[in-house]
Amino acid sequence: MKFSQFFIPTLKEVPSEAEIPSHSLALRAGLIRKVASGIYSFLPLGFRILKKIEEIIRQEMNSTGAIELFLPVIQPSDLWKKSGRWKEYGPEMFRLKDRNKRDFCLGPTHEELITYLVHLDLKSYKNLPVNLYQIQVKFRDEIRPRYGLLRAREFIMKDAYSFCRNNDDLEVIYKKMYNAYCRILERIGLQYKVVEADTGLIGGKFSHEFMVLAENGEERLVFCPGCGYSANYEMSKSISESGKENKDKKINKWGDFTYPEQGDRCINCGKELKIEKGIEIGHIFKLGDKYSEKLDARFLDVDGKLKPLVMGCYGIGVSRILAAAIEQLHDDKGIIWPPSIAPFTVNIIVTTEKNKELSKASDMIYKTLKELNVEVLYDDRDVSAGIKFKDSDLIGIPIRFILGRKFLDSRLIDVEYRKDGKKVELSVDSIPKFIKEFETANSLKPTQDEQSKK
RNA sequence: CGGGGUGUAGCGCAGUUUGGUUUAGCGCACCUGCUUUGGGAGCAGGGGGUCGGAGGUUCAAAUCCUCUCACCCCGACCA
Repeated sequence: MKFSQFFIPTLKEVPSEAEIPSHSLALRAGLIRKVASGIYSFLPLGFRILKKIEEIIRQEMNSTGAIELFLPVIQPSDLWKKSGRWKEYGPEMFRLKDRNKRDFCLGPTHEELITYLVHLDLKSYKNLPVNLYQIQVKFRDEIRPRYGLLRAREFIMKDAYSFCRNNDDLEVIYKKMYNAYCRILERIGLQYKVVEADTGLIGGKFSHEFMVLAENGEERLVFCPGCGYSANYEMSKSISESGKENKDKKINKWGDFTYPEQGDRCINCGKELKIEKGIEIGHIFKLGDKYSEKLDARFLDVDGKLKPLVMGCYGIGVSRILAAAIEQLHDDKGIIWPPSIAPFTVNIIVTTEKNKELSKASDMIYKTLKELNVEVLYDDRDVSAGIKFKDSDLIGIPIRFILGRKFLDSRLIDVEYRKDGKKVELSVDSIPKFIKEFETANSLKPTQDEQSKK
């Protein structure tokens, strides 16, 4: 892609509305633009990143045997009334009426809809288990949208819903999804922790949250370096300095433990607990029969009895991962995309457009890279080199090929890594070898598809 | 919803206290020309705002008053 033919409106100054790096950099790098509070457009560069994240998620979902489908955003109120959440959700739900004054909502989540769908056609244990997922836009009228994409009112989410005969089967799928979520975050290249968490409005017995560690995260999490215990701050258990379990401080709603403080010890092994901040990007639940009972989703089991489907649900925030990645991977110059989700792999910078020999050579190198299936952003703009360097830092493409005086003198390309600023010299002939090595070093291959194993 | 804050050109801001020489200004960005091009270039010329909106006070309002809208931050809340 030629920069001059793409649309990357970068900003030199920090927009006044942005408080944290992920928000400010997403705006400055030309990934997003705000339309209203908590509502954003994705510009071409941001959209490319979203697609990268989606693809990794899709591959890992498919590899667990989950099947992709697509549900509507607009959902009739009847289903929500049956589940009781038409009331429960309150003003956080965007509601609307059709021309016949019938109530609808813009889906904040899809448990009701998928359960309805499944109840129509899944009648026998022979069809179970099944795990269905979609990558969809969600609408939640947050009390206070903030931090750009981190808490938006319209956002993109992958949500999966599993249906099983019993808890044993649910346990199997739950574990698969747990592992797939870990794999997704590892492939993207983010530091994260999995914690036990409250189930909130979704319901169910217990759940795990996937937290990307970041200073500006809204969530606090507690973990033990000793035994590996980890939990959302709200759910965490600890022993205070006195050696007794905290009883007299602020008690949370279960009443059997309290919020830990710095210096408190792990309830399991006694080591000192650590408290960190994170961004919740995924949450998986064992729902049991909460929705299948209410929405009458039953199947005939092998014993001839009608039983409610045992459900699980699994959500991961696609647009939130984009923001969380920036939050975790940036410096004072801009974003540092991990190669897995970078919008482009190589950024060619030609220091001047006026030198014919140089632009001829860079055209040729651009072509070479494209033939090697490398995603290239070729900065062919007729602007000063400084602008190209600054934009390149800001946008955060992993590798930079610099073509300037040195190339004219010695036919060597200066290759610079965005991550650490390290430079190497490269001859045109060795480009294929260089690319191959880079790709090998940076690729975490998709987990093999369960379907193709059979 | 409670508390705090901000709305002046695409972005960042000054001007508002004390109404009037400001035909509303500056930097960046944008357009034209020439010179430049290895870290946000230089010179010259140029385009763009009616000051969030409505109403009011006044000879006169970006500036004072009333109402209203939007956005941001803290809190409660939240996957």
